[in-house]
Amino acid sequence: MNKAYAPLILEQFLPFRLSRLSESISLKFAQHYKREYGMNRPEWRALAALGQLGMLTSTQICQHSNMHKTKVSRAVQSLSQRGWLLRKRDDRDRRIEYLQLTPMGKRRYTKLVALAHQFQSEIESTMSSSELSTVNKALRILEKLEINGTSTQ
Amino acid sequence: MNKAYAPLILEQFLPFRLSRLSESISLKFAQHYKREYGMNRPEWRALAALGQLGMLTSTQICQHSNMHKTKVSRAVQSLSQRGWLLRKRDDRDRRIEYLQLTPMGKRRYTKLVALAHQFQSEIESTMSSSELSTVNKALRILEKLEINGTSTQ
DNA sequence: CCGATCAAGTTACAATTGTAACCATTGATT
DNA sequence: AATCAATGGTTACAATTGTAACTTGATCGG
Repeated sequence: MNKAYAPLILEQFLPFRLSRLSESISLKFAQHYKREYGMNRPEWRALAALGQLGMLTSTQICQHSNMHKTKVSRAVQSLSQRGWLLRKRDDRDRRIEYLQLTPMGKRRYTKLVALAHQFQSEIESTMSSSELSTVNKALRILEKLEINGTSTQ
Repeated sequence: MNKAYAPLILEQFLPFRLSRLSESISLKFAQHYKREYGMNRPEWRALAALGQLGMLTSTQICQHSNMHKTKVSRAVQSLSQRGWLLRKRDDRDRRIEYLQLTPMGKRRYTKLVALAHQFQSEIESTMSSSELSTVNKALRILEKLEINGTSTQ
């Protein structure tokens, strides 16, 4: 087979490798909360951010999870309709809305956290501890890239 | 702030880290071929797979790049309409279609490959060689996970 | 105080995507 | 041969998403 051009080896191309990995892993995890709670990815992410960090604005959720603001807006709307979060206007700056989980939201969150921990340990149990530390080191390196955070999505 | 539940630390949760990384890097790279060639992600991926591997069926592209078959179907259709690939039926099994880049398709591919190499070396230039090797080692570890390939998307 | 400008968040609309149903073809079974 | 299940690939339709425009409110310079 004659190829008169230098090919790109996809298996060595970072965006390709990352998105292939991310898609299969995220999809796998999504099956859990999709089936059991009827949630989608933006909803789960917003819930997770609020559960971990307590009280946030939509913009802060955007920045933290690197999601487009319309995604966040819709996720927040949906979580609020389910009664899982409360919105509270800032009195000083009435454009800003603080978001916080309700007790019901916290209960859902707790259940999903259990799922997440289980999922993570299933994955980690297939790695040796040195492999695990390599993976963590690599992720930290990649997360330092200036690319991250530059995008408004 | 009283949180009466054990939180999940998103910054340590693999699906979260991977998708945040993947989305920002892929988006960054996508800007190039989107602006210059009006291509979307599935189109670029199909082109890249064909450019590298020569002649493939749609199903093979699905497996290789972990994309849903409808995505691939549409990407192939679009590439074919631009005259960048040719479809050829298998005579033995007339369900199967072999796909192959045309000379014009190969020219586009070559240009995009140059972009890709440049993109990759920009990223790699910000890492030391030991960091780079850590990243590659980690990606190989993650790619061995049995999760990959289990999904039909 | 008034207009200009900018930020937070929403929404309308178009494009992209996933699910499920569908053809067309093949292979296996009877 | 006739039927049935399985496979490669497409398509209709609904859900999800991104872009751009918008609303509301704050700020800043005159």
